[in-house]
Amino acid sequence: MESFIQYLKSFTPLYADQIDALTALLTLEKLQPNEYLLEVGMYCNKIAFIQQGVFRIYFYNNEGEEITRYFLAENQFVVDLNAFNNQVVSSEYIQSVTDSEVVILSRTAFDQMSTIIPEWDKVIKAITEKALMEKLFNRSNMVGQSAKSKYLDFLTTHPKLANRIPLGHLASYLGIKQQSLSRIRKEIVLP
Amino acid sequence: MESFIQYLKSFTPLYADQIDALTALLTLEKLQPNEYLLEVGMYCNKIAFIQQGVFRIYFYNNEGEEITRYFLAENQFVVDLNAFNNQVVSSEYIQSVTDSEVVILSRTAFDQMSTIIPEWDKVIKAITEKALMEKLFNRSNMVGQSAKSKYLDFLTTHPKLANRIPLGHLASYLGIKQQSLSRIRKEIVLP
DNA sequence: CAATCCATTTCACATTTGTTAAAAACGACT
DNA sequence: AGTCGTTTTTAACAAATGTGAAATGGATTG
Repeated sequence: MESFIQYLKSFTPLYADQIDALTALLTLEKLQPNEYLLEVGMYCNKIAFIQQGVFRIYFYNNEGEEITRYFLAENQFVVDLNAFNNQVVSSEYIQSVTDSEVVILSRTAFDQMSTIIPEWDKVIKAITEKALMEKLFNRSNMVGQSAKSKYLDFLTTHPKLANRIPLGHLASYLGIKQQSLSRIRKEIVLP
Repeated sequence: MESFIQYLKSFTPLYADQIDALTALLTLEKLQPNEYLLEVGMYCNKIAFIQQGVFRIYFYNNEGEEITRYFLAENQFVVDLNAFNNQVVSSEYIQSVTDSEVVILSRTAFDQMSTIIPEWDKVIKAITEKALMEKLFNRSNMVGQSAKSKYLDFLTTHPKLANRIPLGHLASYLGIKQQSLSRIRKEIVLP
């Protein structure tokens, strides 16, 4: 719970009794590699905050290929926002890539957050918009880029992530074949 | 002003006095093709709602190429959200592609909206999140797609837009060269 | 009408990426 | 160490896209 509290403190001060209330309200969950936080067709009634680990969000396209939409790691929320907000079934998988530990905010807990933290609505709005805008920015910058620049961009944008995820997943996120990514890595190391 | 009012009514009912207050608060602006609503380096102190016309948001990448980030048309808000929210200078151009007409919400008008429309904060949050998620979804679906599928997707996602914008802008949005787009269009029409 | 400007198309060739298949490397487990 | 299963690399060839330059087309203007 500690790193979630720290994260919240970067947005708004928290007193001891608020922290106690949060600790009572929220739960911890540990996942092993390849376990799912959410699967296609399920309703999404919780938001998770990643204290430890890496997650990937993916789905299957028309050709049956796994497409990784993005990765999320420590100090980020993970949720199917559309499924959670509109109470429709999820259209994507949320899978733990590594051993991981998350703080779970059930829907009822989420709705109670503003009673504990008065500025909760503002905080969550800022976090949501910032996260969406960053993802949109990253994605839109990738369109039309060469495989090599997409890979290099990923390395600079997520320097600690590349060696925590299988290459196949990364290739799928970059929109290239794993063989191409392998070829590119070879080119980059040597010269 | 009429179509903006109609748009708002799809979110929340509006009485005549509210509509009068809105009409007094907001202003209309007309732009010719290639005129700018916002330029790189400017502060963004207004939000525009497109009643008529098409806009494109673009910037220059490291190689000096124009990259079109997206298009916006009737019944959509257009703004550099980061520049507006965080009061930093804009990093992109917002340009009218066609003759166009927008409703301007100055920052002060925007801040007064919740006094006229009690649910304004909720409405604007829903609109913002939905718009960001749609753009993110579109963009992330484009990564790794072939030029042809990106073009066909665009035609189905924005059926009325393709013939309102120059091909060069569309190619830049799709992340391909104009010559490639031309080649693809030729392939598609014939068989 | 000719002249001009700009958007679009076309073409030949270069480069990048996908495809298919196989080999190599790695890890977990016995 | 040996085996199984998975991930990663390699290679040869095919297909898609970029590049650079030129031709075409349409609209506008003198």
